Amino acid sequence: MAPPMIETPTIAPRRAPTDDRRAAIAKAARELIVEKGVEGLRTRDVAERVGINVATMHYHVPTKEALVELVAESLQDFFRGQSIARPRAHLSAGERMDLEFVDFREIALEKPEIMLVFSELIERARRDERIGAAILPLKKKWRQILVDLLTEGVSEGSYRTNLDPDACATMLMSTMIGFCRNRHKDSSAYERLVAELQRAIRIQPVSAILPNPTDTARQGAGPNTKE
Amino acid sequence: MAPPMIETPTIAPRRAPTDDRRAAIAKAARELIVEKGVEGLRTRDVAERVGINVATMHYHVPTKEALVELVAESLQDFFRGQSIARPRAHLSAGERMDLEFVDFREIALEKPEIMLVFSELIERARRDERIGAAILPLKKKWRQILVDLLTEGVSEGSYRTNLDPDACATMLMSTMIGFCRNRHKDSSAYERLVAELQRAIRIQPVSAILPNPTDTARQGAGPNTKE
DNA sequence: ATCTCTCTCAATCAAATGATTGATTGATAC
DNA sequence: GTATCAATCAATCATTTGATTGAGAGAGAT
Repeated sequence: MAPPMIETPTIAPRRAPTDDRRAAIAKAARELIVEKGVEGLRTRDVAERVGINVATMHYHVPTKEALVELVAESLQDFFRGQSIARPRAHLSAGERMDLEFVDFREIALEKPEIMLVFSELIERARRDERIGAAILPLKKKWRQILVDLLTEGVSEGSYRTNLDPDACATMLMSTMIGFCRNRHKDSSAYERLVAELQRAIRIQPVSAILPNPTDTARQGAGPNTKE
Repeated sequence: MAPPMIETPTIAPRRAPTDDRRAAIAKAARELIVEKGVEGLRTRDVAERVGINVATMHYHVPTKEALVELVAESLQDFFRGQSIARPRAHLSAGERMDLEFVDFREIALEKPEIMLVFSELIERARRDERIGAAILPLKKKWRQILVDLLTEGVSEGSYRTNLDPDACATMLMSTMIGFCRNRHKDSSAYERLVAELQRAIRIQPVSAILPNPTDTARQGAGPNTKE
C-alpha cells in the first residue's frame, strides 16, 4: 500500500511529534484520573505534568472532553496490543482461561492505573454518551471473550456443567475490577483470589463434596487472613 | 435516662428542622453524586435541588468536605437500619446467606443510588483519608459478615469444603457492587447472577460433575443472552 | 412589646478553571 | 533569503465554584 524505501512520504510528513505529545498527554491524564478522578481532572495539571503550556495542550487536544476521549482511546490501544501476538489457539479453553488470569495479573500488578482508569471510565460511561461509545465496546469485547471461554470450557468438561457463562462472566469481570479498585498491589492476594475463582467455576474434586472432609482436603484455601 | 412524659425536653429543643434539612441535603447530595460523581458534586446544585439558598446550605453543612462526610454518615445510618430488627439467629448460615442476597436485591433494585454512592465513596476513600474513615469501616463490616457466614456455611456443610471465605467474600462483594454499577435495574438479571453465585459456593450436585451431562441437568442456568 | 435565637436569603468575594489570543520559534521548502 | 507551517508560550478572558457577609423573617419566651 505505502511506497517502499521512502522514509518521509509526502503524505502525512513528520506527524510523529504530535503523536508523541498526544501519547504523553494521554499518559499524564491517565495518572491524574487515577489520582483525582475524571471530574477532578484539570487541564492545567495535565499540561504541567507533561511539561508544556496549557495552550500547547489545547493545541494538541482541543477540549477537556477530547482529552477524556483520548484517554479512552489510549486504553483501547493498550488492550488491543495486549490481545495481539498471543498464539494460543492450540490450547484448551481451560488453559486459555488460565492464561487470561495470568494476563490480568500482569496488568493489575504492573500497570494498575490501566484498570483503575478503565473502571473510572466505565462509571462515567453511564453519564456521558461519548465516553460510553469509546469504552463500552472494550467492556463488551472482554465480556465476550470470557463468555466464549466459559462456554467452551463447559463443553470440554473443564467447568461445571451447571455454569451460566453470562452470569459467570459478570462475576469474573466484577471481581477482577474490584480487585484492582482495592489497594492491594499484593501478588499473593491475587493468587488467592484467582484460586477461589477457579474453584468456583471448575468441576469440584470429590473431596469438596464430602460432608466431613479432612483438613488436608481443603486444597488451595490458604489461611484466613483478614484484609 | 431521659425524663418520661415530656415531649419537648429543655435539652436539644426542636432540633428537628435542622436534622430534616440535613437529611434533605444528604439525599440531594447522594442523587447528585450518582449523576456527576463526587468530584462533580457542586454545593450550588445541592442547594438548588433541596430548594434552599446556597448560604442556607452552608449554614447546615459548613463545607463541601462536611457535605461528603454527611453523605457517608447517611449511608452508615442506612446500613445500620438495614441490619437492625432482623431476627434470624435461628437460621442456618446457608439460609442467612440466602437472606443476604434477598436484602441486597432490595437495595440494588429499589435504592440503586445507595450502592452507587457507596461504590463512589469507596473509590474516593483511596484518595481522601476522611472519606475512608467514614466508609471503610462499613465495607469492613460487610466483608466480615460475609466471611463469617461463609466460614459457618462450610462448617455446616452448606458450602464447598475447599471454599476460601476471605477470597470468596471479595468475590461476592465485588460482584454485587459490579452489578449495581451496571445499568440493569433488571430483577431477572439479578436472580440469574445470584443463582450463579450460589452454584459457585455451594456443594455441587452430582450431575454437575459428570463428564457428559444431559441438558436437563443444567439446573438454574438460563438462556445465554448477551448484555 | 420586645428580646432572643434559629433559620433563611440576596449580594458578593476570591480562587479555580476551561479556553482563547496574539506573538514567537524553528524547521522545511522554494 | 524568505515564505510557510507546525508547535509553543505568556497573558488574558469569561465562567464556574466554594464560601462569606450582613441583613432580615418568624417563632417562642419574658
